[in-house]
Amino acid sequence: MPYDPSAFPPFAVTVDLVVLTVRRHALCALAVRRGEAPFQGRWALPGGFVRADEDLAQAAARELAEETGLRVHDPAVPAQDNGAHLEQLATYGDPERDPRMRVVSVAHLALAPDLPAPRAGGDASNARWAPVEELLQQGGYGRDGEPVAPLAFDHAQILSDGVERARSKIEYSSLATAFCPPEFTVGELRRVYEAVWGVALDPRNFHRKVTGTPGFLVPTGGTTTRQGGRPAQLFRAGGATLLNPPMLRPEV
Amino acid sequence: MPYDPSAFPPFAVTVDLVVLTVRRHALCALAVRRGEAPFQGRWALPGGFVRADEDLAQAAARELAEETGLRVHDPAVPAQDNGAHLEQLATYGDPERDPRMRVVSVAHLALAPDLPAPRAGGDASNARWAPVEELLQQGGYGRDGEPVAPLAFDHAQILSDGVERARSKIEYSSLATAFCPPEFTVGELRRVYEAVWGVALDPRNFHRKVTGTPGFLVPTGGTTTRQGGRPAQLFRAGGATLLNPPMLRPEV
DNA sequence: ATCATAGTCGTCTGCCTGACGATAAACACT
DNA sequence: AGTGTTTATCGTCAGGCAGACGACTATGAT
Repeated sequence: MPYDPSAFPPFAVTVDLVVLTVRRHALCALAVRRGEAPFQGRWALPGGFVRADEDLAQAAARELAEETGLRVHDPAVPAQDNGAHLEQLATYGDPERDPRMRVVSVAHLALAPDLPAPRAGGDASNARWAPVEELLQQGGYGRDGEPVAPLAFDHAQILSDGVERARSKIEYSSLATAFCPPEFTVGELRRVYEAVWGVALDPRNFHRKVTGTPGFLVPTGGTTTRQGGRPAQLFRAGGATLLNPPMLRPEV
Repeated sequence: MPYDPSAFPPFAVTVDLVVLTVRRHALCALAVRRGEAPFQGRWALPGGFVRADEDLAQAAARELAEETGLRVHDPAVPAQDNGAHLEQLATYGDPERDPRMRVVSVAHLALAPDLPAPRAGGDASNARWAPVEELLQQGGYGRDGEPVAPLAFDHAQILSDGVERARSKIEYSSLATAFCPPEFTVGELRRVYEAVWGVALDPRNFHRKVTGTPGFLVPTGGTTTRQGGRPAQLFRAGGATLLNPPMLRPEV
């Protein structure tokens, strides 16, 4: 039986990106300003159409590179921290989510260290890192006193889902190291957890926990004082991806 | 600026279902036999096209009802166990995954108690519950001595991802109760964990754990001897959805 | 009556965590 | 040079939880 094109409705398929990083003690996401209708001028998550010959992960990696210049970390080279972490998040397909047409968006979650300045086609004013709480608050006013407009489309929901994924995933995996530069201290890693979870952690217990989990951290031998205070040992991410037992997010 | 249809390639969007249940001490998945090319005669996961006016979750619920008669559990009626658990799993969009055309499939995971006989359009021979290990083994021979053909398309990957999701999710949520009838005993719940994880659990420690977790189980007052031995208390699923601390899957 | 089966309650020990004291090693002052 | 501040790191102690396992209970089967 030949294939019948009238048997199904055509869809547009896009990838949207929740790109998270930690800047100045706050969990931040990459937002781009929309240049066209609908939601013209509003902030949105970066994304774009999946091309005809492209896998979903490829499309997400391409969009990530276009927006940030980040390459995706290659799991085949675990010792070498050569880029960001990227994983599929969820898919959003409400018939009304885009007023123009039927669009199904496969959202991806990317975690990156705080290095690159955003660039949306070279125009810095159209892309920025913003604290997720600022992007997610409905109404009210931002840090600069300007009124805050909600994110375009259903992107507030997508961002919220991505943040929740990141929050829960650093509990039982070593993913928090994806927010760190290739070499980092225990204190820097702790500040990642504190920023993502929005809590304060006991430095002594945290130190005991992460240095005591086999395969989580590998000492490089070096030390640094870039955080001030007593010099701290430098570590790389170890081979372990699953933490057992997990880091427990404090209650309340 | 008007919308330009030539700006993106058209996709077909489908939902595929990983429907899991526990039968005879084994984790089983629903499989349907393909009636047409490609992969004619091979076993596949149930699924179908998303309709033009339908949300992804609606499409999955519709397919689930068509294949099994199961209704989806409505979270608005938590006390009433009125159907199966359904959640989005992941999306698969390799350009080569369907030889006919570009198809993006949004896989969903459904967990159901062991009640309904499968029905694929009323034809029982074209649908069956099969142990997941049997569906996932490559080559070799099944329990009945027949050669085992791999699942159609990338459905082995989808099934494998769904099983892994279920295995990890019953650790930290009360989802295992979705495999049980509305009223069940601690022993029946333990056999669910044992079947899904493929391990043996200590009945005494399991009993202490599940009865000691607030909100997990609610005693109904009744007892049953349907499993033989001393009568066991009957429970319903409590309101708690997240288990803290989680059930720990034994190592090894 | 005896046995087999399942369920339920306890005990003990070791591990992990949270709370927190104490010390160490840098820098910024004065 | 000394003093204070900051951050890192080590130790101690008590409570909670999990794994191992003994003991007892209440059914049906033989």
